[in-house]
Amino acid sequence: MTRDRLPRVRLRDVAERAGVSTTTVSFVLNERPGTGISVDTRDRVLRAAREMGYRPNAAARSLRTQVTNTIGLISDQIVTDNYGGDLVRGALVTALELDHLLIVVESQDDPEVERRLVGDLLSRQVDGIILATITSDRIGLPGIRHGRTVLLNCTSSHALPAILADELAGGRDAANALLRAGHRRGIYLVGEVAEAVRPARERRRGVAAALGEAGVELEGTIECTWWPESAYDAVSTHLASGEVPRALICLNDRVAFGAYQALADAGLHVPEDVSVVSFDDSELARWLRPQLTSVALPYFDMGRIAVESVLGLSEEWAASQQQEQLVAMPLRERGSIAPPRRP
Amino acid sequence: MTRDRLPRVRLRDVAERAGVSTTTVSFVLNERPGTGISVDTRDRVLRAAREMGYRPNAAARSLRTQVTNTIGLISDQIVTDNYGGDLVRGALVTALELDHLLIVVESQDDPEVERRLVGDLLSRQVDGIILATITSDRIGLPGIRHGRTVLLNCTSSHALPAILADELAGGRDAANALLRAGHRRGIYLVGEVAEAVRPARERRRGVAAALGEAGVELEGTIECTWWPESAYDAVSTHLASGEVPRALICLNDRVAFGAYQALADAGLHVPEDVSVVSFDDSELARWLRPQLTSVALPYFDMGRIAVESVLGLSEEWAASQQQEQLVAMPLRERGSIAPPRRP
DNA sequence: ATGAAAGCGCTAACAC
DNA sequence: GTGTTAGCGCTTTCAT
Repeated sequence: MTRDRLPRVRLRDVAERAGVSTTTVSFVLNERPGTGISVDTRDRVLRAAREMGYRPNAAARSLRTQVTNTIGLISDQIVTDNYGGDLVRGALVTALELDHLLIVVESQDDPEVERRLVGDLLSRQVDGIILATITSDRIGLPGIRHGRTVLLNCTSSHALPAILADELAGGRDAANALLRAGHRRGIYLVGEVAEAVRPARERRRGVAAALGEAGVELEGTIECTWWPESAYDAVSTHLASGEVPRALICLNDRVAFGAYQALADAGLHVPEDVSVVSFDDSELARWLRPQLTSVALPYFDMGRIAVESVLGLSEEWAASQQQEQLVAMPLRERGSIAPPRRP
Repeated sequence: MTRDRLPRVRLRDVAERAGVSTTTVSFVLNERPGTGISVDTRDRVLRAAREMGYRPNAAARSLRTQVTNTIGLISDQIVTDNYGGDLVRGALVTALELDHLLIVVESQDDPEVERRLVGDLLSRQVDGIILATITSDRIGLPGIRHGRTVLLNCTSSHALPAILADELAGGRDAANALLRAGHRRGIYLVGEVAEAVRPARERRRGVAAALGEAGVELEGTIECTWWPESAYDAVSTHLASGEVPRALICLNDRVAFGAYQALADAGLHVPEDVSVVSFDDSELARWLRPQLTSVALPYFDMGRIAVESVLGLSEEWAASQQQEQLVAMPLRERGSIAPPRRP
């Protein structure tokens, strides 16, 4: 830390140095079309600005133009989460491309904090607000009153556009990957079964749909939470019962991790003995041995789309008004699926 | 998306409604001391403001006061990284507590982008800038010219305060954990050995120091990158040579993950056959079986301290001027260390 | 105990 | 082609 702010160079200073009016400087610097500024004047202004290290004062400009080139991203706890960071990163990168800055805030799931943060953002006249959650479900809205608001990874009763992963199609893809390899029997689902959790619900529905269409039935469900330890326990218990599955559809990579551990402890090999497919495509998927085939959560894209939407630039904009926009979950095929063993 | 910004309620509107001047409203709303506003007037103003849903315009206020209550966090790619998110989260939370908002930007390691971003932040008159990197090393600075700048997780040739993890002490703690368990022989270091990477360098130095003081020598170093696959290959190769280590000091959790896999493949058990200690304390540490003892990267705290520092509120502020501030790395003891087998 | 008025730095009618 | 000027919404000095 040194001293504080240096004396700022103002537009007027540049004007004086260049020997022109502030209007001229403003026109030149903003590259305003239709103003017949002479090349000579233009150059003088540009040079003066450069030499003096001029930097427009955003507050003054915003006050005048009512535009801040800033968008607010408020989340419950997204930055915390592992791949949740990608949501932010997609938004960050896109905002930058579109010449906007992102104010990121986290409510930590506290409605009181959320109210205050939204207020702060509104005070700052952000050009738009992105409301994101990691839980991917949401009812109440914190009394948002900003014309340009989009929901990211969540929905609400209010008629606001929402960007969501196409978990249903993702579920189908996961099941189809198994079917393509020839699996028909001994397929188990592993993970959280709560109906209230959108990703779990939709993924399961997608799996069931794809399997159903192929005339195949799930052999059963191995219930556990979203975490490795829980999955390890559940799968271990299941294996102890003597039933050996042919394929596991894990509701996320962490669950798959736990499943791998349980399988290994039981002397079972992936994918020779048991095929595994999963969701999220987190870093874990590439770290496991064999590497895990996983249906990727398109968080980066979703962040990108949210920014495009909130700035009203999305191509599908008109169509997506007050609608859910589903983003595809690409299947990343790796080494955890093989044809089933001959019985 | 609905319509755009609603018509804003201005200070003047509140004043009219309350039948007072704008001065009075300003005084009341800012709770300015020493102005003898009558209780009655005060109440009228407060009520008017509430009823009208008044929200101060931050741009106007900043223009006047030269204070934005905003701090800029610019990183190379920190949000991307797994636990890097904690750095941001610590900053976010702390900024909030201190009534500031955080503008987060990422340069993606592009100096050109970085220059522009710093410019944007300066334009916005941020009250301070935090410059963070994930690589934890840095030479050049992007021509920052803001009085209040701190470096987060990196250093530079410029005389700026820097917040860093105390990797040296962390290294000692890792080694000591092994020594405490009774290990003296067969201790290997696993990981990146490049001298240029601060965390690797300091961790190794710390390990060497602690070991040296106990009269113990490292049995050898198993070189690999920071990733599981590389670690798996390196450790597997080493094991194939016939030498069985008693303890592994892995330079981070991902390396430990790879080591676990290699050990398991060789039929070796952690911690009975081989003890393992690691660095970072990422989520992985709790997911592995047995859970991994790891020296935690105090990213959350570092983010917090950076904000406190940049706002000049840190207690150690005066002392830390232009200095490196080292943040302790707590050892998280779990189940991967046991006394060495009898020979 | 309260109000009038100046001005923060910028943009954009409108005038010349 | 370029300059004058009036605000944007707020804080704050100085009057009353």
